[in-house]
Amino acid sequence: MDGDTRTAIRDVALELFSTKGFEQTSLREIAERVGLTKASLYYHYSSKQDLLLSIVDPLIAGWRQIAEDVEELARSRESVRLVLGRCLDVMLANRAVALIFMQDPAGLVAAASAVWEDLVEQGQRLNTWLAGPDSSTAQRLRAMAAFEVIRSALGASIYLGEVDDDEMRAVLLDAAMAVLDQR
Amino acid sequence: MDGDTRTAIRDVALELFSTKGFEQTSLREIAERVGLTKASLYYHYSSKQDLLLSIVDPLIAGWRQIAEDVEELARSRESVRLVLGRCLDVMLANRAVALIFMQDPAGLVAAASAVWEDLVEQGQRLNTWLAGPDSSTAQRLRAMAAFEVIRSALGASIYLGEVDDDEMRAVLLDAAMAVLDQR
DNA sequence: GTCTATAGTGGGATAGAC
DNA sequence: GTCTATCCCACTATAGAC
Repeated sequence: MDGDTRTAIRDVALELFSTKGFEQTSLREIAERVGLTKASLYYHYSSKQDLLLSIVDPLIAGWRQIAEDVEELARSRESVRLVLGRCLDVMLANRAVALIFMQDPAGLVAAASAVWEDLVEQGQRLNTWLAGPDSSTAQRLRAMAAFEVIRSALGASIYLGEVDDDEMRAVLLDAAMAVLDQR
Repeated sequence: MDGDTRTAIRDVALELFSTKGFEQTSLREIAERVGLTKASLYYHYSSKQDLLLSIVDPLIAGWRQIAEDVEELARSRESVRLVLGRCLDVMLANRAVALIFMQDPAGLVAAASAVWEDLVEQGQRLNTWLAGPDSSTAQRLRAMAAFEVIRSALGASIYLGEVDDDEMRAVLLDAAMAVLDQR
């Protein structure tokens, strides 16, 4: 009955991965904080990569869901706003996990290239949809920029201190839409 | 008369750091590509960190210059656009270097925390100026988002393939201004 | 489930010959 | 300036006792 230890490990790892980066966090340090030895971790997770994947999974899932739903969604100004809002929500709901990807992309590619490539692919599907039928370079640039605006929610807590999520949501969504509206 | 070897090392290191990440690049690999042994690198650079700093220097300098100039610049719509344009130019002129910071922030913090903290500080000075006298949370969020729009220029070459720099400059500047104009 | 002990690898860095 | 040889260390991961 020790799903407890397993989640304790997961929680500590999440915190360290998201603050120090994946490569910069050693299993020794994780074990120490949980109050175990390094070896014991391997009873619960078969490798460092396994631990990473189990942490990263919910974000990937939410992400893929959006990318899939979007394909059968008529593109209108409102639906675009809705989709961007969902992106924001998924990111905020998995804030710490998302931070891992920002802290050490290179480390993630090295440790789990499949996950990374998956993420990139979903991102491109979304970008294509966001850009819309007018797939000029300019419009694809705007779609990318709009998405960066959404993604900046992750940096806010770091660079701006405590920010109310609802206010941030409103401001960033408006900003992203303003970017896409430029034609 | 071997400033040549020194720059050859620098060039190879820059390419590897910016594509694979700083931590993921070993001195062995750099040496191999240059056609030297690991030990020989140490004749030219006293450490891996030394090598990194010499590579990263021009970007930091350009950056700091902007942050300094800005402080004695009256804030108007035109001057804001000018400053954002300079930010974009510095980033494009040091594209590969800037990519290092995106590939592996955590690794950079670990290897050269002083540089990173410096960068963050300059960024905050700039953000404050960009946000302007109305320093509401919303306006600071917009300043951050606008800056992310500019920064997205770095991802463009990766995710969108070849993009004309002039067009990108125009599109992203307009987009960033649109974000700041939201009130 | 957790431990001690250790294998095995690869990294940054140094010594000293040439 | 470049080499060979080596040191030292930290890490992931495994073996096997309890």
